[in-house]
Amino acid sequence: MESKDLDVLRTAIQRFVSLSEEEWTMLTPALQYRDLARGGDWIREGQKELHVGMVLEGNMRHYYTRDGEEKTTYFYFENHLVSSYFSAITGKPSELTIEALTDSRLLTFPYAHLKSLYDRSPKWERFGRLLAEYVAMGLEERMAGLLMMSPEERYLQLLQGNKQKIIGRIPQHYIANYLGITPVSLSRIRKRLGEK
Amino acid sequence: MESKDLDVLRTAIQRFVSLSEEEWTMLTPALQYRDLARGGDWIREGQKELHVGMVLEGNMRHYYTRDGEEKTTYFYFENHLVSSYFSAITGKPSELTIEALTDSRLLTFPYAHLKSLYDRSPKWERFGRLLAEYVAMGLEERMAGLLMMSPEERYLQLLQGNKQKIIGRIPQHYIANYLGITPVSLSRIRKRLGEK
DNA sequence: CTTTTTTATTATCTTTTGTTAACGTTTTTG
DNA sequence: CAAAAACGTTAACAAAAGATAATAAAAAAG
Repeated sequence: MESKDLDVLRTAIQRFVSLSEEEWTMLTPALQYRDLARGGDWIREGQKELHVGMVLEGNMRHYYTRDGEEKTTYFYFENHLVSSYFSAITGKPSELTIEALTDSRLLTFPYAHLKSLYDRSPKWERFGRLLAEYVAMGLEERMAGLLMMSPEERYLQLLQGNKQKIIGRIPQHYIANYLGITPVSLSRIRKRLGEK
Repeated sequence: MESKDLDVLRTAIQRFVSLSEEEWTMLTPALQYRDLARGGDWIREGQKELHVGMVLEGNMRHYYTRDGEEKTTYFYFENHLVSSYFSAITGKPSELTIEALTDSRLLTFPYAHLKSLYDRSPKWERFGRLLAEYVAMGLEERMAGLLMMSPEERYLQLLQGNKQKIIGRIPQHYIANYLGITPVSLSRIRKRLGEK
């Protein structure tokens, strides 16, 4: 296991709490690499034994399946944590599938291991709280946007904000899903905005 | 302070963690009642010193203000916790206003006090994690619904699910906001569904 | 009880989105 | 490199939603 990869994960975690060597060592034995080819699934709908991962290379999408249609609702890029978080929390089978959009490499650990750290270490429990709060804030912002802005406004926000990498690197029909509209409609919005 | 009211709050908290007398006593000195007349604001946009509350009687809505328009995105009923949660977490001024829809009575405590409990007690820290996870799951479900369902489907879901009290007790134009549409459009949906 | 205020419906018109299908282009894959 | 798959745009039409205004009913306030 390369120390550079470990550093990336540790840095990501330390955005929430600083870890002593001892605390960090509570996690490392559980780590493992996972390579995925483009199009490969990391987590499948219905799956129960869930992991948390950090994307080292590549990018991924997560989607729900409804009436046979895939609805992409989130993207993951390098240096971000990825997981079917809510299934892991509740212990229920995953309702979503997480797929690699490009060849990807992940550093992963079982969610059950993280949960055991919550019991064994106050610092890790605090990490769990701060992570959940972070996730919740992101969702609140997203939801408020869906309720208060038009699809066109949401697209414009995507063009500006801290989410430009989505525009550059993700196929447009997935972005349409993410915005809550159809690919055809997004194409029309783009035309309307004159960005041929 | 009536012990019945204290029990209600304690029960709500103990849906997440069980508390010893000692742990419970860490919170009680910070509690205070707050009475609100119909139409009164509990938390105002821009406010910084934030509290968490439990609704003892009445119901409330929270809304964002955008282009001079109020956009209601959530409702609170008896026995539920209410707060401008994300402002409390980040320490930033509240972006939303929380208003009493009927005469209401709350049992409240400063968020800063809860935060101090996170430092002083692992049990309270765990409560904080589980609360954040609970909030996040609710938001994920809501967001997925907004992305994957039509307004009509969302309204039908409201009629069935565990959210009927919203239908019965909240004015329709606020519900329209909650669904992400205009009041006029909701009225049309109802007509279409034949429920005059 | 009367007057406001709030709330819900309806109508009209405009704008936007969904649906389906066709087409050309780009990218992948064997 | 050739065939297949994936992707983005456009068109045509139907369905739904937004905006605005008028009206009526219900609820709250004095």
